Amino acid sequence: MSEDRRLRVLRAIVQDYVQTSEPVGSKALLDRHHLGVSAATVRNDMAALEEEGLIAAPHTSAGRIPTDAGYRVFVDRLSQVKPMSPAEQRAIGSLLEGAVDLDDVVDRTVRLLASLTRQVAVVQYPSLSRSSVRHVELVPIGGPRLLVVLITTTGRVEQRVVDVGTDLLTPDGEATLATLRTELNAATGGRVLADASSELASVPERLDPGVRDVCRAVVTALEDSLVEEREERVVLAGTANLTRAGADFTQSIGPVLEALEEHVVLLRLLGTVAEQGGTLAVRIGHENPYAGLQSTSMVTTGYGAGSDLVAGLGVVGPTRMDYPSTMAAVRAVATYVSRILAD
Amino acid sequence: MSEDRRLRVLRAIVQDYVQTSEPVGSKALLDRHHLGVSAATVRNDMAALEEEGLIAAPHTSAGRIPTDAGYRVFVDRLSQVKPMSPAEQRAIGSLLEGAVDLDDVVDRTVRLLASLTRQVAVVQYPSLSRSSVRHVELVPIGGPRLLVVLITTTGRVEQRVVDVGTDLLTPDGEATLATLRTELNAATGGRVLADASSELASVPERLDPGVRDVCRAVVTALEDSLVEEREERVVLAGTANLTRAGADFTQSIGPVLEALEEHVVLLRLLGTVAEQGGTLAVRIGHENPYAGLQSTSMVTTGYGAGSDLVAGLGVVGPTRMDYPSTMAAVRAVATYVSRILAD
DNA sequence: GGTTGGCACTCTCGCCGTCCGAGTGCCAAT
DNA sequence: ATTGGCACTCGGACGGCGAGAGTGCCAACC
Repeated sequence: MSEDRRLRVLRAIVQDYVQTSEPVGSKALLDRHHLGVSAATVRNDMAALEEEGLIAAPHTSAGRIPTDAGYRVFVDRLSQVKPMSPAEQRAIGSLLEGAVDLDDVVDRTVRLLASLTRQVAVVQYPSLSRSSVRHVELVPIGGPRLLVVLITTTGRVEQRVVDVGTDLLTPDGEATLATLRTELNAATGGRVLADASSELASVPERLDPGVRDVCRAVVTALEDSLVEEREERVVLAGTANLTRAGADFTQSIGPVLEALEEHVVLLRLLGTVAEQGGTLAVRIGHENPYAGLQSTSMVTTGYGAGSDLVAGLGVVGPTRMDYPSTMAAVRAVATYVSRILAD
Repeated sequence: MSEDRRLRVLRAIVQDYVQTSEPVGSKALLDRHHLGVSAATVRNDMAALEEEGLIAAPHTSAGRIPTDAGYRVFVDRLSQVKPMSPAEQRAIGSLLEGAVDLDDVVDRTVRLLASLTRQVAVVQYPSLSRSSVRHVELVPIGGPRLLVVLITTTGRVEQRVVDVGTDLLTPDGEATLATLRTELNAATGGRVLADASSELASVPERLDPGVRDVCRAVVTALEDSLVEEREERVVLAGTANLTRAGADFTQSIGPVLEALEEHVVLLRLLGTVAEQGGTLAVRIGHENPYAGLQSTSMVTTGYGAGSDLVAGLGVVGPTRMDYPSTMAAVRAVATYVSRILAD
């Protein structure tokens, strides 16, 4: 009983099951794959695969379906990411080219990914803490309040209202603001905000005492924006695809939808992949630490301008998914988004 | 057979059905409401109501359920919006107070509305075309490209990259930009962008020929931002509540989820209400023009700082929903968001 | 030893007839 | 107009049955 053939059988089972979503029996396998052996032999192999925990039978007289471990072996050893056709590549590229701003890029990306994979797509906004500062702007808005606007090279624009104690809608105030603008932009421009934190802290010290407090408030606001939960954002599309899954999802799609609404969870899952260095990550069924998503698989990867990863994206689907195609789509979309962002 | 009692019967049917989600028969009605008449009388009334098309029987020997028309009568004539308890009001207020920026306000609002109503909440971002301009900022970003940032009094920040033909990252360029900033802000500041369009158009004419082209590009970008589809945005929460509905939704939740992903559709539905002048709008079942949502009801209203409506919000749920409570929640949330935005 | 055909066995699923109960519609009486 | 009574209808649950798919095992074969 060759190890090699056993794995071929596993691959055939995964492929058939993904396509038909019905347990596959020894006979059905022979019809669709010419393995060159008889049904009895396949049965023996299947028994062995079941022994190893790679496949399982829902009940005695049904075919087998892959287990999470079975899919894992399939993904790691039995499949290769299937490249996208040039036509698809062009379609991706041209769709994303048309975006007018970052929101639009993210929106188009997530919809594109959902429609390519016919699954739920998840796209994270470029992380503030990993983006460089393009510009800091200060806009006085009635009374002692100041609007601080932070623009990053990835196109994100964050705003925060700070109370600076004094009314700046005056000629004097305007002069103060001009100084502050220059100083703050000099301290942060072109750098990752986190790296600029010591320069940023020294800015107030260099200024006139009268202005110092205002400046401190602004600096605090900038630093806060990195810490807050809202620093990271994530966008979904294609949730309707969950309903197409048919007899999938052990119970129903309820828990999955709930988990997807927990953006914090999604961010953590996308985040870990970004740290892994840009390769595709596949999380299958129970490999997922979050209960609500344990009947699903995630395929994720990082993206970003150049080699710096600034965020993650991916899809969530049934464990019974077409991994090669999905992985190809995720990778291709990440590549193109990165290219657009680099622009 | 008094008209009055018949309506009381209808009300009782709606209330029971909303609570139990099972067809209600004449006997069950008597147990739960003391109508002071016998089952036979109720049956007669029910027959009459069915004749009028306000209720229907799923099959011969089952109880009755309200039709869309029945709910309509219930909402218009038989129910009153039930006020929220002071404790709830405080909870709403304090949750929304904590928001740090517009994104945060919208995010909190939509989640709050979803959890209050246990339905799908929909919140529109303040419409650009109905907000006043707080500030226009111009940031040169390498090469001939200029980032135009538009900040509105409702807190929205829109950005657009325009190609102005000449490199502005020079001392000369900076002077040009300073002039432009002053002119543009003078022309638009504090006004609704749409109203400022003639002033805006005249700005380039007043300037030096050299600067005129740059200015025209910027003005065009500003005006474009009003037209584009992205001008309006909408955010969802609580889609998982669709699964809780149980035996609802004629077929399944698939079409509903699909319709909810069509933000354009949602915007149109929210938009029409905003024009109606601030009262609550209820759209029941087939009253809804979009096929995917015809098994649902929507309760929507407008909100905005002061008396100007700048956007809409609401919920989408099964036609079998608790209208009085839902309407109360939608109205209360709209009130509080408006208050926060006025700040 | 691995492979194969044969065979008995096991379960699920769909089908069908039966039964039960909820709920109705109608009618005659008040 | 309201009421109690009564026959009737229909959907859903229950249970038995048969078909079919698929298995595991075994003895034979290369």
